[in-house]
Amino acid sequence: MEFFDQIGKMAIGSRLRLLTDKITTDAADIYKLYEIDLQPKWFPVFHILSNGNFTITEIAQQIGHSHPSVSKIVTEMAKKGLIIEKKDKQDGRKNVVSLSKKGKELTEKIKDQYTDVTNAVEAILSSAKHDLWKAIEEWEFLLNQKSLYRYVIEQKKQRESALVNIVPYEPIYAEAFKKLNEEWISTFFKMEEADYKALDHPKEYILDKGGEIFVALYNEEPVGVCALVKMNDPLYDYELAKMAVSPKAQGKNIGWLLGQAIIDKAKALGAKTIYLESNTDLKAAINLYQKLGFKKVIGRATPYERCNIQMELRF
Amino acid sequence: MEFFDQIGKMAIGSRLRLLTDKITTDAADIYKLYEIDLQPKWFPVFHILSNGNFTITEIAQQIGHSHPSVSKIVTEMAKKGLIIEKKDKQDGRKNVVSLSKKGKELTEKIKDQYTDVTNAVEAILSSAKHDLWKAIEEWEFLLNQKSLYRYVIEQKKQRESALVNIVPYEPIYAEAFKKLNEEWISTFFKMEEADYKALDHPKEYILDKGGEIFVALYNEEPVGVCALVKMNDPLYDYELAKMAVSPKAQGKNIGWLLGQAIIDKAKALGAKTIYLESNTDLKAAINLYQKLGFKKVIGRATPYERCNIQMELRF
DNA sequence: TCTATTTACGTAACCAGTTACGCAAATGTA
DNA sequence: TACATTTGCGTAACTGGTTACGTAAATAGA
Repeated sequence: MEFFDQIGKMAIGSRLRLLTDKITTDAADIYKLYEIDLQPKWFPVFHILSNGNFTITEIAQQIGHSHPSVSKIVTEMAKKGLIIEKKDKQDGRKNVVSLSKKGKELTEKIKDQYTDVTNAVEAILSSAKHDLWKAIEEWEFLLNQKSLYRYVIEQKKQRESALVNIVPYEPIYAEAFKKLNEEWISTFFKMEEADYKALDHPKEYILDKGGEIFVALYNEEPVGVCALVKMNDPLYDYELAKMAVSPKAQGKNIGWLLGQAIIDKAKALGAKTIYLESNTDLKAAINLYQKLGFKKVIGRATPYERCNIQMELRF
Repeated sequence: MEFFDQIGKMAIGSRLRLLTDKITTDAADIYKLYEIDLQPKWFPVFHILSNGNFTITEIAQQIGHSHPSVSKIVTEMAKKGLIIEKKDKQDGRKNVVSLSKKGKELTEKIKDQYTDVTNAVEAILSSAKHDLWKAIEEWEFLLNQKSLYRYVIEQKKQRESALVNIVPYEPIYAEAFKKLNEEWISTFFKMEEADYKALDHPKEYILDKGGEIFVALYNEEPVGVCALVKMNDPLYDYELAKMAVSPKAQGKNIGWLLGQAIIDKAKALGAKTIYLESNTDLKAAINLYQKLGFKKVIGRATPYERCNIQMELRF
């Protein structure tokens, strides 16, 4: 199909559907050719039952269909007299299905068709350079590990994080620095005395004391901030604080980029340790800190009411 | 899927359907992720229209769907205000479809999604050893050249022709020799004087004169016959005659096997030429003779009324 | 032991495609 | 020029699957 070369990989679903349809319409004719009174869609169920008796749900699970699909197929096959349904004696909910005498006879009759079709498919497979059968198998495996959706999200994140620019603080970002922090603090907790000090006077309380602030720009717009605050403490050199990312810019890896920038800066300043305070309600944040390498510690005094977890990073 | 390893290649249609479903259900979520108000199934149509204006049938042809499918999709998209339908001025039957302003805006908005999904699919493709995309392409090509149905028929023929046994004539086949020939002669034409002679007395009229008769057995049952008759003619050594195959045994390659046996025998007898007479109404027979290498000739006298074509094989 | 939860499975409605059919416009032909 | 054929396309019904939902039986928990 020339169309698919042009439209590209995004339409792989459509392309697969077309190929599937082409194959399955032929299937009906093939069954007719062998005068086998079996609908192609019955075949998976039929094949399972030729190995023993199973309940509806067991069959569904084995062939990878939903149970209503199997239920329908079973009713159809029963009407043709190919299978027998029987309630389970121990468990009255279960419908145990087995091949009837007529059904068992079909297993013999279908053998020729089975070998011919198998050989035909093998013939096509072997005349192709790329093995469709194995390729399908691999895709099933890969998509089972991680869905296409996840793959796409990863690509999205990667592309978007390339559009993010981490820049040092400048006075024009003063408002953003305050607003972004106020936003999350007041949704989860309430603003405290210490917050106002740092957010209203970042120069005096952070920068002039030998700290640093980074701003994440997305399309030139400030969407995230994070501060590195110098500490007067024998145990820790700096504190990571005032990390905030706009909810509109979530999923763009911005927290990680900011954190990484802060860590790099701390290293450049000769730091050996970074400390931070947070709250376990902020699961995404804790998660991010762990990814950045922070580990939980206990016991330090803090001016913040909302702090119920403390972490450190040593390098 | 373990199931498919066990059920084998015959269920390739089912397996493809399952994979297709898995991919297309994810597709819906992906569109949601980008907040694109487009149904995945619309995408092929949308993509075609981003390259210009086309009629329903043109779109259907390009994307490989039926026209009612496109018709439905177009109505749905028009309801969403994405496209505009307009009757063709020259040809009142045609419905020319084009993207609306809103639709054109979407082409911009969808670009990010397009690249992300394409990259995601590429990522999966490249992490697999067998290239699904190229494998699909090959199958499309191969099935376009020859349908799966044809492939299966070939396998069937091949398997069945292995069950056919070509044996020399013996008196127990006398009845079959007559009946099989009578069968086709009297359905297409009427029995002639010369027919009765040869069919009632094969020994005297064929074998004793240095000819040969072969019988095709299928499951020990005679289902085809063919004679090699010695000719008293400076131009030809032998005549291929009285070829008959039971309609019940059609499609098993029996004609070809009998013809080949006759030709081999003629060669073994030192013949350089074989002649035959037939009728152009018997298209399958003429076709077979051509496949065996016979070429049309003209001008020889014949005792048969039904003969309107004469052929020869020289080696 | 009584009640809440889970499980098995049938029915109904939906979905994305198809084929069948019919109508109207265009085209070909006597 | 009239009539038959072909073409474009919309509608309806079908197909092989799905999800949603309800009911009854089995199991778990207080």
